[in-house]
Amino acid sequence: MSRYSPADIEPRWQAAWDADGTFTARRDNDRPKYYVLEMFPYPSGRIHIGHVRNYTMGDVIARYKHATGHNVLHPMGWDAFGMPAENAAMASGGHPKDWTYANIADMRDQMKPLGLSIDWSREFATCDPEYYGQQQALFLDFLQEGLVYRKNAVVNWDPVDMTVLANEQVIDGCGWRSGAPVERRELTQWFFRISDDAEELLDALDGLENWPEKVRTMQANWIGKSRGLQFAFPLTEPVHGHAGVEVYTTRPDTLMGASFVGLSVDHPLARALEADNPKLAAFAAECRRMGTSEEELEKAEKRGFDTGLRVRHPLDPSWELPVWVANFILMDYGTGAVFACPAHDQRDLDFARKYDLPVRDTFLALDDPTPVADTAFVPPKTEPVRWIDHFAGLDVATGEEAIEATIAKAEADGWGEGRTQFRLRDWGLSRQRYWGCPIPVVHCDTCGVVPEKKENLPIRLPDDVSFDQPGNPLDRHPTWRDVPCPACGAPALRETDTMDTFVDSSWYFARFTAPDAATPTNPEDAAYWMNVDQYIGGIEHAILHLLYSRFFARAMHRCGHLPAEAIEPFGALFTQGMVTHAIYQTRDAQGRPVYHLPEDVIELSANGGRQVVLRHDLLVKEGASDDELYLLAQGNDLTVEVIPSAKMSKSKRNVVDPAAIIAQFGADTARWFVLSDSPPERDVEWTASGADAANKHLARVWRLAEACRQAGGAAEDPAASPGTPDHDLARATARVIVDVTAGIEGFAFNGAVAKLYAFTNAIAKSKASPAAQARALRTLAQLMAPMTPHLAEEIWSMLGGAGLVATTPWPHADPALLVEDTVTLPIQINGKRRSELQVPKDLDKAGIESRALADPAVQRALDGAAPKKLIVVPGRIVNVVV
RNA sequence: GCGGGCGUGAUGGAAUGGUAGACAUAUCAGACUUAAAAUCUGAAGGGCGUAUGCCCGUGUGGGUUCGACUCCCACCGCCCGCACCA
Repeated sequence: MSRYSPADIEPRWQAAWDADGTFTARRDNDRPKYYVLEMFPYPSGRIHIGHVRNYTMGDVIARYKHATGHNVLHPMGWDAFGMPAENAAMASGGHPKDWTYANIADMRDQMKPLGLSIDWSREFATCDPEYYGQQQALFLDFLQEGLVYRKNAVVNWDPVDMTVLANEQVIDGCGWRSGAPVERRELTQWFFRISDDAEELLDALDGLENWPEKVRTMQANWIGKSRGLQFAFPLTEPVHGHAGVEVYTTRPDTLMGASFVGLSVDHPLARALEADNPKLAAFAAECRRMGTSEEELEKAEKRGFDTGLRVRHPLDPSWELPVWVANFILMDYGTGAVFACPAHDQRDLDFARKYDLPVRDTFLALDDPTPVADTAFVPPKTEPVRWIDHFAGLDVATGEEAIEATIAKAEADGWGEGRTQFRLRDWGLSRQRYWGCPIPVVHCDTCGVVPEKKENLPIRLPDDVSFDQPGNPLDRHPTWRDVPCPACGAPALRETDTMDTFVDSSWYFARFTAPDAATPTNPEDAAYWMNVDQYIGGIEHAILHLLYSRFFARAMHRCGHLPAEAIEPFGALFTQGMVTHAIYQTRDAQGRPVYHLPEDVIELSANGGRQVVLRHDLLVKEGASDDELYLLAQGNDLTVEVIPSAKMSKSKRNVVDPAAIIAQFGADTARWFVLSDSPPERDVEWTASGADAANKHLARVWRLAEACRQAGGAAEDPAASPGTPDHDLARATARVIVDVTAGIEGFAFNGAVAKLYAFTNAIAKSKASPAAQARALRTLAQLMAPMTPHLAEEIWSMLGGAGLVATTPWPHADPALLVEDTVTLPIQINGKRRSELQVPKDLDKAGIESRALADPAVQRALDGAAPKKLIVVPGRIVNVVV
């Protein structure tokens, strides 16, 4: 073999790891355990270059931890339930099960050539009955613990397809297939009591020190703890049994600015009024035509309806306020009713201006007593403001102080009560769909809702279902529903709702610790392997998946399925960015964009830069220069517009297929590329030239190793004396060990890659002996092994390394080789760098000062005068102010 | 709309409040070659200058500091999430 040949190298080393069982995880109390997990994929059928990046990052950590003496668990599975499988079945007639398992097989085949250090013996899919049966057991335990209950909730209802729609299936208020306007409909649904844990889930965020701050902030905001006042506005006349309207507000201090009382469309009073007010009923019906998503509600035009009812202000019985029904008030939050203070809430102000309702200031800025006009005055609650006619006697005070004073006064006077409120709602898990985990309960006419017996689990999905009509096939199945009641044995009906797929992904990490256990977890395995030491996934999961998993871990602990230490299941979290790619676009005769696949375009070096043109027979010309080809392309309308850095999407045709990359360059190139350039938390742009360059570099490393081997580099090398090329190379080696180790530990893989480039350049330029070079190259192999494991094994074995790099301990830097005795200090004059100074590392401040002042550039700037100020930061910088 | 994040050469990016642009891509020049590819060597933020050097420069506008890509305020643009997409 005379050149770098990944097609030969990669399968060979993968076979060697398999034969050695290198990545099979077993409990071992002699080594510290390390559990690294990447968020498992949905089996869409093709792996995506984004998956490659995600799993490569996890693999770097897993292999590095392996080398540092840890007993590593690095499993893989499939988040296999969900809508796309049903959509595929509806579109092309197959079965969700066949579609899903075929996709899993395809994706596994695409993933294995990446050479990931995964323990494939633990693999499972959430649609395996062995997995979802254990999930049903968990559900029954949660039910017994009172962690699950039923209540009514609204869903998007497609009146034509007679089916429930997901939010993403509602487009501009209409069903995606039928196009019919969506209605809101109430159904009895199952809920997890996650809101009972709101306080705990919030407080425990403080302990998650190795989570990104932004994720903790997002979760805290999502849980949304607030302190406020609950009180009633008495109705001037009782109506439909309501004597008043209970409201909850976080700004009771602005009560004197109240303009009107607003009710949610779904508020009991609003509903009661609807019955004998056709206009209100029409308004409500219109509001209910919107989808259920909060985003849609918030973006919609704020609209209201005056009910004609009046309430009395609690502080002034002679002051009457109108009661409106408004489309922006959520029934799920607080009491479903609010009072509006337009002066200090922009949404209320817009509403008040629209419907000509009063606007009353309750406080003004200290430095600007202008009353509110078209912009609400909403200062931070910590900023002091001047109060107008405050009922608790405040003059200048902050919002916080005023809120507490108001709550205290309301409680003392007995018309209101301070209350802590959370935005977090209970987690609705019912889905009216087939391809999900069946909820294991039975509905009996005499016994009511009865849990299934555990010995009947798993409750399997029936295979004989059809998708030729919309709706839930479980509902339509001729026999599946019919079961005897587990309590009384009488004929009863099985629940046909299945579980939200978030349930599947809320405990898979625990199942990986004992994937074959006959109970959801095995206590010894869970105690040994949990928690996940490093979890890696996309920022898009910052809130829901991670919050639900945190809740599940607590719930599983309560039912005895996880140890107390595992209630925070993810010790460290890293959120990686996407892989993006340029979009290649031309325009058709009508000027509409036409997109082209990366393989259908050619890059030319023409016009002094990089030009992209369509691949075309006209451009196949022997011996033509790029400039000539580009002119030809311009003449034939073959030039392509390049839109840089867009999220990969099928419709824009900018998807890069990892299989093609591996076939062309090998897995190590793909891995090296996705780790280089961009910091892992940021998006990375996939470019053909970047992939090519990564491949060139790996080929160069291979050639260096081959040249070294031929020069007899595997020989023993004696210790080098200072000043020799051998010693310089040894120092560079020590330095790069420290830098790459820090890069991996700190998730700065791009930085580690840059240091490895520089180290490779240093070896290439070094005049060191073959034996010394071989030593440096073996260290290079060790440092590259987490990233490009196949090439690393190859070099290691070429240059006399013993055994597998994958099982060789991580290199240590010799501290003696890291010592620097001089340091270069930049000299700034008035904050701008003007010169520099070489000084002994341990020179004191005074010594540095005198040398800095003697510097010619400083002398010139001072021009005989004394410096105004002299700042010396030893080891860092000198700044002379003149 | 609300919550969170990001913004640095032609490009991806580097930089504990301390030399802005490491490392790489693209580009240009040179070596090798009959030629090309590959490989190797070198140049390179923009402007002025033969040059020592000087001015400008991290989305925009302000501020704090001896010193700001970094901290604070406002704005602009893009990305993620918004509870039934996964």
